[in-house]
Amino acid sequence: MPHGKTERFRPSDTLQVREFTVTLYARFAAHLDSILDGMEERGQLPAALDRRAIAIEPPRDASHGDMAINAAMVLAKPAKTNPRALAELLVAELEKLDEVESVAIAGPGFLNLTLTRATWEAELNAIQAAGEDFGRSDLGAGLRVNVEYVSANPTGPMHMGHCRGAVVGDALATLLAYTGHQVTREYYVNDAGGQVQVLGRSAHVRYREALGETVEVPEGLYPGDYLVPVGQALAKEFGDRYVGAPEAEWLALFRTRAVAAMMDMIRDDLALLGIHHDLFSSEAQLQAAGKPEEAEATLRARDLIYDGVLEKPKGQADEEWEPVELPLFRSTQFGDDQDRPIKKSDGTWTYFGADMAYHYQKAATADQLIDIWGADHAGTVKRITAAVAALTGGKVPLDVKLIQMVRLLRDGEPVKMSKRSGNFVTLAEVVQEVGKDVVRFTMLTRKPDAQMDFDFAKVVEASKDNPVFYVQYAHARISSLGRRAAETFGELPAVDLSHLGTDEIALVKAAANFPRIVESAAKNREPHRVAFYLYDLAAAFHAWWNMGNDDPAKRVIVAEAPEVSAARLYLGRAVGQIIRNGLMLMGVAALTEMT
RNA sequence: GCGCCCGUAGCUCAGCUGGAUAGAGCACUCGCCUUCUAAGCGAGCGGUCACUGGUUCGAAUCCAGUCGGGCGCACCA
Repeated sequence: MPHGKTERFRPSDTLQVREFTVTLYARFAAHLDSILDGMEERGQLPAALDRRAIAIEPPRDASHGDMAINAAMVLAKPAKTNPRALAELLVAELEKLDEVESVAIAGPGFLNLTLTRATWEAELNAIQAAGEDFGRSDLGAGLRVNVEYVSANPTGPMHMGHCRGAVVGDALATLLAYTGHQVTREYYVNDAGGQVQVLGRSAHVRYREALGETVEVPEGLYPGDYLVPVGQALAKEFGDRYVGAPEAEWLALFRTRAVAAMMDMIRDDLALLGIHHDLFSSEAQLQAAGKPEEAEATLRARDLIYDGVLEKPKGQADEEWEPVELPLFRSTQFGDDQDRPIKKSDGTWTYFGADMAYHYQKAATADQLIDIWGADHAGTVKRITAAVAALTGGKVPLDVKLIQMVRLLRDGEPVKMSKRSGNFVTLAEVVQEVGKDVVRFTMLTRKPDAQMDFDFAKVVEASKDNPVFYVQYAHARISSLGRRAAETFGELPAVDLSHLGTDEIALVKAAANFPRIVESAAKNREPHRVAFYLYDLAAAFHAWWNMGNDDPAKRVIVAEAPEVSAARLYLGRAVGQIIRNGLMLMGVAALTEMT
């Protein structure tokens, strides 16, 4: 396998065999395991203790050293000893490790390790050697993960309500690919329900308009002028053939054409955000292929679907309520409020009935399913997770990630949106106004289950208040260092890391934490953690940089000291590499200069 | 009424699935700009982690309940 030239990172590219840098923390986990094994053999510990609660992590307070281990506290009770005694035994073993400078017992029984300087210098070299693969891992072990996100109804352009889920889903997919999962990015096209019928009728109105009629879009149809070109295309293709024709003659055709046009538009909108799905699955095709019937048969065989009558909804005055017998899924067995119909009384599938089959289909080629949904669909999570569990025998877990609402603000005032009037803020408008990178980064600066404000003024502000700018600025500064070093020195001397001081080593430690962040973000499926980490790393870098303001000898480029400059530049570039890697996971470009 | 999410500094939010003295930005106070990009920097002030119980060596984190806010409660999608 050719080494040397780094190959370009592609989000969905995970199958190649790669060599991964074994991370510092993974090494110590292995060290600790063998130490504990040895203690078991010598009878210092009972055999087969549960080690899962043992954590090796950086201490919150740097004065506690580089690494904290809670093993003595976790194991003391099952080992029927006290944390202190166990800690003493562990200290003796840990001190034998080459990478360990010293070990202290602190607090209720923490083992605080201080690592040797050589260890941190090696970490810095590891970052440089691994480049864009520093942080990449085989955590997922090739597990096939299907991430379904966006899946906006094909009835109009993308609006800002779709944006957050799109970005979070995309970043999550990238993150999973980077951590060794085999990822499929999927979009479910809801082209079979009543809404696309309405779309077809709306297109017919625009079709008549294109043929010269003066039309008014009737109440209940889609008024947006994005259907005008669709009508024009239909007019050009079919002439006036369907003007006075009964709906049955043209509706299916117009619906199909309109959906295709809407999907083209949506794909373009998504491309503006750098989002490209691997697979678009059609609900209509799913139904035509008889998939819902298959799913129904499977569930009926397990007595999870029965024909029954739903109870009258409580607390609502509804004279229209009539008891009807429908095929119902026993979602109450899984904690849902009521059993859910999979078909309507007219015999067509409910959304849930088709969606259940759709997930069944996805599960056939995946080990895990992830859905990114808006929080307004929270009420339907139980029924679908229950159905997937039943259909797959629990073998393919479904994780539904709910994304909370985004409130758009302009000058501190909420921007009003109304889908019905067609008056909504489109994704394309926002991307055009503030830029792809700002939109993506901002959407990832809040955990998904918290609501969020998106203020047009604040997100483009060039100041420290704005994390997008702050992180980009750090990267741009690092890029400018390279240019300036070339101007100042031409050729730099070989890098000698002994020129780095404790401030610099502290920065190495911050940068070396990146793989842990990536791993935890992937495990928890929370890409926002990368954004917060990058902000912290950028802050550490800026602080280092600013030391040069007070003391010129602490600047990165010191004209009189090329050896020192070379070492500091090497460190700066490593930090830049980490920022690039993190931004790449977020789908955000790393700027080489601020404009 | 029921379900899900949220409640952490005056404000906006983190808190790495149970760890040590709960963190960052803004705001406020004090001190710093003839710059390797001050598009800021350093220091300080500021908390009953909504409340009450429980679980254990140890809780902002897990469990139960209460209060407050958001979203949802069709055979819709």
